Amino acid sequence: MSSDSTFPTVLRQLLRTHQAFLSYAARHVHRLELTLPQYDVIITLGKTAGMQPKKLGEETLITKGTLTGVVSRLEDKGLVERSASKKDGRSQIIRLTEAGRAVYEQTFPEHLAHIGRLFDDYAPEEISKLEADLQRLHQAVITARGDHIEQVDDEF
Amino acid sequence: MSSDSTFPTVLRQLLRTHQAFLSYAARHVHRLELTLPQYDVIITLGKTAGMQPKKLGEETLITKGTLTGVVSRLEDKGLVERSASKKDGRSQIIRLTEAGRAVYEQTFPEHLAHIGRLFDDYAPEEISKLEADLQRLHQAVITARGDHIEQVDDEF
DNA sequence: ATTATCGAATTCTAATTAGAACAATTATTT
DNA sequence: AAATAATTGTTCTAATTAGAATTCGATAAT
Repeated sequence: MSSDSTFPTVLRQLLRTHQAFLSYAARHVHRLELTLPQYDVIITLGKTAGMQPKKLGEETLITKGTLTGVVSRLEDKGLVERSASKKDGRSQIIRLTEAGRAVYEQTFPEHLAHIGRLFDDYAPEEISKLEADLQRLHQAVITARGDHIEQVDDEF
Repeated sequence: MSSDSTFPTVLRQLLRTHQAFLSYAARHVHRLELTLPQYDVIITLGKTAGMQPKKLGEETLITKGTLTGVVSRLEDKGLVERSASKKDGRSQIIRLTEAGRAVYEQTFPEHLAHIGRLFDDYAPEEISKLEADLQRLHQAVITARGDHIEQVDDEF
């Protein structure tokens, strides 16, 4: 291991930053009587004409078991609708309803501005750099996880 | 706003990296029949002779309502114990039991090594730099949140 | 001293979460 | 074509999560 004992703190900082950001965003979204995952689904669908749950889960980082419930609750609110796919009998297409699209269009610009406020003091290159750095760590996790799967489980 | 439209992607990357890391760590911890928050409590207590729930929550980033349940489940497993504080009648002290300390001592070094594997390709300065960058973003969120609290809620 | 305010922890609720098991459908193999 | 395997989405469970309300003890103000 080429790193010293500083890595626990960077990870703790990752959690802290993640948590702070979520609560910052959630507080804003709660005014719409929506949860953050629900709003995430809406803005993800807002850019498209609908998509399958599988893709929607990949975009929003919501696992499939969870997504079913999130979408159902949005359906109850009349913001989203499910319809069967014609090509694949297993699949569905999830779309915004009229009301859902109205929410999207009326709130997304302001939401974006709200989030963007976090980066008021950032230069564009700084943002890209941070993203690249996070991507590097992400890749390291993927790699380590991959190695780990094949391994014999004699750890601990 | 001095940033262009790249900031949504850096935030998505933050979530992705966070999620990947948690699942990487959780998979390892699950072998102990413990959840990640439970193990986090154990290693946090392991460094000390016990602490109040309030401080424990601050260290682990677990909110107090959640912490009560996490600690109770660890108590059921016999890994942790609560005792009333003598100084403050409202307070409690949470400690590892013998069994809890055994788990800590027998698993923490390997856990640390497991996590450390993520940073095999990092130079120490790179780790510190990443931490500083995350801290900067964290600070930006805190600042923005602070401003926001005082504000009239006419957004959206 | 009494009241009022503050602080610590628990309880409660609705929602999310991951993970496993499942049913239904499609794709692949033989 | 028939059997097998893989994929899609739902359902189920235990745990976590944030947030609000509550209880009880401590502190401050009058």
